[in-house]
Amino acid sequence: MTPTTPSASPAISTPGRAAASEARKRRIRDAALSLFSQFGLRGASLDAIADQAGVSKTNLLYYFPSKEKLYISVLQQILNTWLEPIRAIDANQTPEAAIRHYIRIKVELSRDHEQSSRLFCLEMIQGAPLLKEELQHDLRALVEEKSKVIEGWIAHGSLLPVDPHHLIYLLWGATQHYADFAVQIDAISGKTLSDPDFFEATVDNIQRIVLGGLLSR
Amino acid sequence: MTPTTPSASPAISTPGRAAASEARKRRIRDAALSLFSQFGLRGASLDAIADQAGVSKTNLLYYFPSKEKLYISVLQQILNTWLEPIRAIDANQTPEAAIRHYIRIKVELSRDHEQSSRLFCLEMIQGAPLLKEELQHDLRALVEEKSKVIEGWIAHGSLLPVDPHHLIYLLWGATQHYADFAVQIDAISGKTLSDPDFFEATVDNIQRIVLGGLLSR
DNA sequence: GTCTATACAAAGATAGAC
DNA sequence: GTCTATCTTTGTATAGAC
Repeated sequence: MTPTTPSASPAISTPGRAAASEARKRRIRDAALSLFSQFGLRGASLDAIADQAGVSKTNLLYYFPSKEKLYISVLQQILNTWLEPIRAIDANQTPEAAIRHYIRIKVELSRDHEQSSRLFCLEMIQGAPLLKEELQHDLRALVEEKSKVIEGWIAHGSLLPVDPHHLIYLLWGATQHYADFAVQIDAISGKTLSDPDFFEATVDNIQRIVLGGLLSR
Repeated sequence: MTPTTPSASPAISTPGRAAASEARKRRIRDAALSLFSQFGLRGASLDAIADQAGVSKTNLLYYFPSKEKLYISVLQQILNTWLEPIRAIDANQTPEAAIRHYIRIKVELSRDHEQSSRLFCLEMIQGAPLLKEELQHDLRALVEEKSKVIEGWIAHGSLLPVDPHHLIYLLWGATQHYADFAVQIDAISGKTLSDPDFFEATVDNIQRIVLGGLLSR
């Protein structure tokens, strides 16, 4: 069995090695995400991570020189995924379309990346020792930029007056709650986002409350 | 120095002892809440808890026979505080007054019991191994009861149609976010709920969005 | 009730053979 | 690159003196 594509040249620096190495790293990172998101940095053991990844602990430490390096590597990957939806907000959209779309995307994230959401939440709860810097620069600038867009909509009269920061926090809180508190929601409603009907009902209700409110006028 | 109230009878089973014992237990529980809420059950060490409580580790283990017993003791205390606000929802209120009040109380909880909120969140993220039972019985029944109240308001026409469960989840998510993600909010807005103006702005904006929505009709 | 000493296990990390 | 063996630290918990 040759794990790589057959090549004519005999030996110019090991063909599929790098790929295999990357694959193994990915397996380790996946296992790490799974356990860190459940038990946190301190609570998850390298033993358990190595075990779940199907490698030996020593081998894990060959690819990631320390537990903290591995943790940071996992966190970095998450942050990018996390900032994408808010980047998509654009002044040329109508506020209704933009917010409607944003809510759907975020609930999709809660459904498809539950573990990432939880690890991010864990890191925040601990005071974000490893992310604070990036929050204060990148994320802050991003939120500031999108707040301007929201204020534009308000000035134009297409959105009722609201503090853009608090609107963003409400959207974050409401949507991420379905990932981080999935157990509680399951205990009460008997449903999770993996149920298509429940997913649609979630999106629809958040959209309706945020956009239309609860009181008839 | 007599630490207890002077008593005529000389020695009927040590007067202020029980109180002193309770006080020490409370100090330990407080320290435990502080550290468990930061690092979780596994991540917090008895060394650190004892240190913060100002007692020796051996002494801590005299009052709480094991780490897990201590953890459970802390969690139990939280759950009661947590269910109170939703109990107050009452069919005789107008929906506007009830929801307005509920939002304020919950944001107050996020401000005054940040650590409890975080420990609760941690427990949920981990799958609530120690709380699942209670969620499925007590909390579920409570939410069901209050959902009926909300449905009554909708049938009466004083509230626009919404799924009561999703409304409750949105309120939980939006309000607790200010406790659990306080670091992130501070990084972006430069404010926390301990700032009275920011607190009021938070309450006001959530109330406005949830009750009135964002679109003019 | 509180302390010192200690047993005992888990966990992160390294050395060195293959 | 991967493994076995091992070092070292940390952490939970108990024994027994005072």
